[in-house]
Amino acid sequence: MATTTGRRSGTRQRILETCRELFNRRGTADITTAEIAAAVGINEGNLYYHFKRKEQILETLFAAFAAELREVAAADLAEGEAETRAARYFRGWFGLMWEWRFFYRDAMVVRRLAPGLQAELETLADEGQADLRRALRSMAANGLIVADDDELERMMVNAWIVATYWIDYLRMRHGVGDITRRHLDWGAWQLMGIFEPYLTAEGRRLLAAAGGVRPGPVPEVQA
Amino acid sequence: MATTTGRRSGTRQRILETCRELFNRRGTADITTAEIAAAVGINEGNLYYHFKRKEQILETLFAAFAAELREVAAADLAEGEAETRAARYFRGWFGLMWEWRFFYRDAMVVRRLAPGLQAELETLADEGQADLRRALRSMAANGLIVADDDELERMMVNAWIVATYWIDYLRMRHGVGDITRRHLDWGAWQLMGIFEPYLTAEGRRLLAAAGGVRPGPVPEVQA
DNA sequence: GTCTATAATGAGATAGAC
DNA sequence: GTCTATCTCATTATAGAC
Repeated sequence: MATTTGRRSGTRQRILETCRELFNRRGTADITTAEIAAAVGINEGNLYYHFKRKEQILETLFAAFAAELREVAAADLAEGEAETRAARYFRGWFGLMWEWRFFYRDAMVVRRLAPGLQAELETLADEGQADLRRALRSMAANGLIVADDDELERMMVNAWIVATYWIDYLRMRHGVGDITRRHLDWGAWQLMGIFEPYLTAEGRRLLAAAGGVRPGPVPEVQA
Repeated sequence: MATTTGRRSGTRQRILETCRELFNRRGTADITTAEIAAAVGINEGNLYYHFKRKEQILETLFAAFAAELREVAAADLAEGEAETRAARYFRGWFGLMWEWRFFYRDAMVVRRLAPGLQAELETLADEGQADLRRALRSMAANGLIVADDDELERMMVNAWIVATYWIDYLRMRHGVGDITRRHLDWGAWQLMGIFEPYLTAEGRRLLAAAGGVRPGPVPEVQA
């Protein structure tokens, strides 16, 4: 309520939001404090009032990212019919990955700029893989998919890789700057390619009914 | 033969080799000219005698990388039995990707440090995807795999992503610093997971006979 | 070809007035 | 909270002697 809460600086939030956009658009290594200040419309000195070190900006951004990611995972577990979960889950996941893509793409740079984040980054990835593993095992237990444990694990790893690097792939190979719903659907379709051959008739039916993965092969989607 | 050929500076080669190692190990953005000179065991001034700009080092390294990559692709097409090609191809590919992993991992940084490389990077990726597409189509034509064009294309994209980011995946998720043959076999096994469900009995037999992909599920391979 | 300077830049960060 | 002014420092790059 009062200014003392420290939460409502306004400027502080604008700095964070501006940084997220700048990092995403131009790369984490490329953005200087001068540029941040200019983009926010404040002075560099003021920037350092809000964040004593540049590193702190990254750390604060990461905390927000992690919270959002866990929210998506939790929401998936909490609500909805089993058959629509996968589609919603992938969409939510991809959406976040796009909003915070600099964390994926500039991992090496982030590591250098904020070494303290390393441990948390690993924890988050662990959780993501565990979520995926759980989802696949649950599908197998419910007769939607037929595969032994080794195959499930291999699928999980392949799916995690494709999902994690999908955004970077779009940018690198197709020059995609502005992602659309279509790009995310395309990613979901790619992911499905990994699971589909193992689906039972029942699994196939349920996924089709969910309507989550119907874009079919996506043609040359440029930009 | 004489010193005039410009090819045999010795120091020049040592600079390039040292840079490749430093970039791989510590990240392209992290390495300064001072550090390069120190690692090579020469003075910074001398470094600038051999490469007028730091950017030139990257460009020279990239030319070597591209040449090696094309050599692997060409060798695959030229020689050997069809059934052993896939395994050899993936090994050669992964091996190179490891030796030049900084080009994959620090793509964003490389782009900034040597903008002139962008076009060539894209060409190389185009060629890689085309190679993979051709290989899959040939397998389909020879009755080793059963899939329609859309499925083949989806497989190609998934395989390209897994292959391209495999090295980075090992480092990120498993802290792998020194890659072993086992890590590369593991990657080949992951790739096979994408194709395997589509193989015919004949295709399965040939791949097994090639002995290329037999590590089975790889357990916790650490470091 | 290799060295010892040294310049030139540009980044992160601070002090202190308003 | 915000600004102006300034500092410190690392990094790329050059000049010129050996």
